[in-house]
Order: sequence, then structure tokens, then C-alpha cells
Amino acid sequence: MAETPQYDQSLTIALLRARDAVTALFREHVAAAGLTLQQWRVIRALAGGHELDTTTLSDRCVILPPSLSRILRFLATEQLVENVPSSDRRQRVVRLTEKGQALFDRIWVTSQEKYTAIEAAFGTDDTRQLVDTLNRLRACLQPPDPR
Amino acid sequence: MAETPQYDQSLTIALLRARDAVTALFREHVAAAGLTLQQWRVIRALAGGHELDTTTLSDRCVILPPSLSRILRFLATEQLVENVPSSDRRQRVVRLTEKGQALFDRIWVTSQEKYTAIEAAFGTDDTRQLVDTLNRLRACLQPPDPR
DNA sequence: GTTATTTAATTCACAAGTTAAGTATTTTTG
DNA sequence: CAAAAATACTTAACTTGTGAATTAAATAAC
Repeated sequence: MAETPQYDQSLTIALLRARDAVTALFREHVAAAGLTLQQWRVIRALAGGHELDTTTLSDRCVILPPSLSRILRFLATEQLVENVPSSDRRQRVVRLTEKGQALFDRIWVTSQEKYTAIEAAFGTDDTRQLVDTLNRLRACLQPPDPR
Repeated sequence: MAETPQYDQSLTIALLRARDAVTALFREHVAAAGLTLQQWRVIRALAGGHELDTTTLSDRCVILPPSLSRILRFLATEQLVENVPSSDRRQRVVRLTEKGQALFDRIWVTSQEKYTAIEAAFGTDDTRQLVDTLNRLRACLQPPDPR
């Protein structure tokens, strides 16, 4: 293709494209297990017996509360996730069911292989370094949260 | 926060978070002009008199055809974009109207300032290098398209 | 030249992103 | 302790992401 002038120079587009390329590698096999990538992120965050409230889950998965609410509704109907009683009755705390953990285990194997393949192709050090750089960029941009 | 164990290590999450942090800087002022970020990407790709068919536009903006179709429908009703006759009558070629170009000009100024601010915060060289790294990652992962 | 095949775009259906508004519970304040 | 403010989610409404099916036009095959 002749040229993609300013576009390949743009950080936002580069981030979008890179993320697109990476997620594409996982989407198919996660979909084969009946999940979207977002649903998978939630399951992954809960794997290993972690019980989390939706605020924490929202933050970890980078999914906004309204979306998470819908996702949890779906995962609950699929009996992959269940509620855990909380002392603060405003908050909703969830965990994986046995069925949910089993599904995680099944997907996780292949998922790990894919990730390893990425590291092999791009380089283990380069991958780690890129992750560090991305986290540094984020830290750089986000105004220190006023806590 | 205590820990975000494997999550901060994950390339996919790091990409997602970084992109989130960067786009957050632009969303507000683009929204103030009445556009979503996706609509803005389309306008930006057409700025400067570029006439593009939707396939190229879809690729440049990293917006899937169905979404682009809806976005163009909106931009057309707002008279920001208009069709250009094409010899191949299957394809749809579009360009900015004067109104569209004027809107671009207005948003572009502030947008540039924001981008400059990012480079100032993160470093001009580091920014350029990150963009290169992201493009390299993408090239690395995408199977050479069989054309 | 007419029929297949391929190509370009749109439409459909459903999941998710985004902002604003609403509900229930907890904490704070007076 | 009662009223007000804050917190944690959910719901609502609209735009976009995603895969599959459709429509229309151009090209290929007979």
C-alpha cells in the first residue's frame, strides 16, 4: 500500500492496531469455548478462588461498571459465577463456581501456549520491556488520583 | 493497592490500559465538538481533501465495516461527509464537506496540543520508539497476508 | 453473451463501550 | 436518632464491536 501518512505515526492508532493484533490471536479459541474476550477477562480475574467485588473487578478487567453488570448477569445464568454474601450489602462480591473454574482451566492451557508463542515471536525481553513501557506511559498520563 | 498479580504482567491488559489512558485525554474535547472518538478518526482520515473508499477507510481507522457504515450514515446526515462518484459502482467513496473540513480544523488545534503534551510528559523519543515497537509487534504477529 | 464466482458494502442480531440517571445501602452531619 | 451526603451497583439509551447473512456490481468461466 502506497502510504498511510500520519496514521502510522499516531500513538493512539498504533496502540489500537497492536491491541487488535494481539487479541485476534486469542479471540477464536476463547469463542470456541463459548465466551467473548471480555467475559474471559472476568473469569480470568476470578480464577484460583479469588472473590472480588465488582468495583475491583471493573478496575482489573478494564471494563466499565455497566458492561460488567451485564457480563456478570450472563455468567451467572451460565452458572459460571455466583454471588458471595458481603457485610456491606451495597457491594456485590462474586466468585467462580466449580463449573466456572473448570472452564477456566480448560481455556487457560491453550491461552498460555498462545502467549508463549507471542513471546517467542517478539522476544521475551522485548515483550517484558514493552509491558513496562506501556505501564510507564499510563502512569505518566494519569493524574495522581486524589486519595 | 495491594497487588494486581498476573494482570499487570499481561500484554493484552497493558495495551488495553495504555490505550484507555491515552484516549481519555482526547475524548472530552472531541465530545464537546459533538463527535465520538470513532467518528473523529474517520474525519481525521479524510481531512485535507482525501477521498477514500470505505475499505481503505475501515483499514486506516481500524473500524470494522459494519461500524463504519453506521458512522458514515451519521456523518452524512450531519453533512460532514458526502459521497464521491466512483467508476466501480460497488464501492463507496467519500470525502469531507466544507462543513466537515471546518469541524476538523477546529478540533485539530486542541488535539495537536494534547498530543504534544503527551510527548512532553513521556518524552519525544520514547514516544516515537514506542510507536515503532508497537508497529513491530503487529508486524510480528500478523501472518503475511496472502495476496 | 449468459451464467458462475468473486468483490464491496450494507444489514441484522447480539455483546460491549459510554454517559447519565436511578436505586439501595452506608456513612456523615447536625 | 433523623436528615443529608456519599458509596456501590444497576438500568436506560445510544454508539460501536463482532460474526453471519444479504444485496449489488464487477469479473471470470463457460
